Amino acid sequence: MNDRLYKCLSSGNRRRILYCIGEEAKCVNEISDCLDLEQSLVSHHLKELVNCGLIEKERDGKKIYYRVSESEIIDLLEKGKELGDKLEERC
Amino acid sequence: MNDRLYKCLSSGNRRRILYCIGEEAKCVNEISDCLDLEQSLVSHHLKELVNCGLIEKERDGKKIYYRVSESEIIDLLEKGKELGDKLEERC
DNA sequence: CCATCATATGAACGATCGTTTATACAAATG
DNA sequence: CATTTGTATAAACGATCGTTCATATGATGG
Repeated sequence: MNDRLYKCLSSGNRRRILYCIGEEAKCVNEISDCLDLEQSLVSHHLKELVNCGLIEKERDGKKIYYRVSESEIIDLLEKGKELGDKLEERC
Repeated sequence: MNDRLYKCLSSGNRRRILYCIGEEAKCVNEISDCLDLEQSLVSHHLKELVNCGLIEKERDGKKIYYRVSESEIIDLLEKGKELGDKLEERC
């Protein structure tokens, strides 16, 4: 029941990556600089995000650019953020 | 960054529980019958869902009834389902 | 072709997760 | 009060996860 999607979104760093490339495509080094994560870690997460269909890759010379594949993905993250914030107010 | 919410939603059985009590409050045994899960397993998951604020409990005699705490929760699950289905069509 | 830049991959690790089993607790009923 | 019904908890386990480190691959420019 949509297990792959939820599993993929359950990692905070993967969600950060999605936000990071949500507005414009970025290459691996840009992402790892932007988020201060090791290149190999970013690559691992990108691979999983591609496998889920959440992002797409496109090569341009030496660099490979990644972009979010559907706008609904960021929408869902926003919904999740709203709900998460609302639920945490209750404490 | 909303880690608790996403972690909580990353379990398929927890999502099944949310759907199960999404329309009407149910007690533990009803949930475990409904989903064919062991009572202790359901209790464990209910505890985590409560800790996240996703559900609320109310005792009535021997039984304890659980309900989803915000309607946005089911909305989010629906959004997730739509997106998950859309992403899986791509294979 | 060789060096370099950009990215991917594989192995390994501790940490966390979901589940099961057994047992404890709480409320009600006789 | 003893029993039963309903639920919670604790310990234990294998499985999966996120991360790191080392190394490999791919493309480009000299």
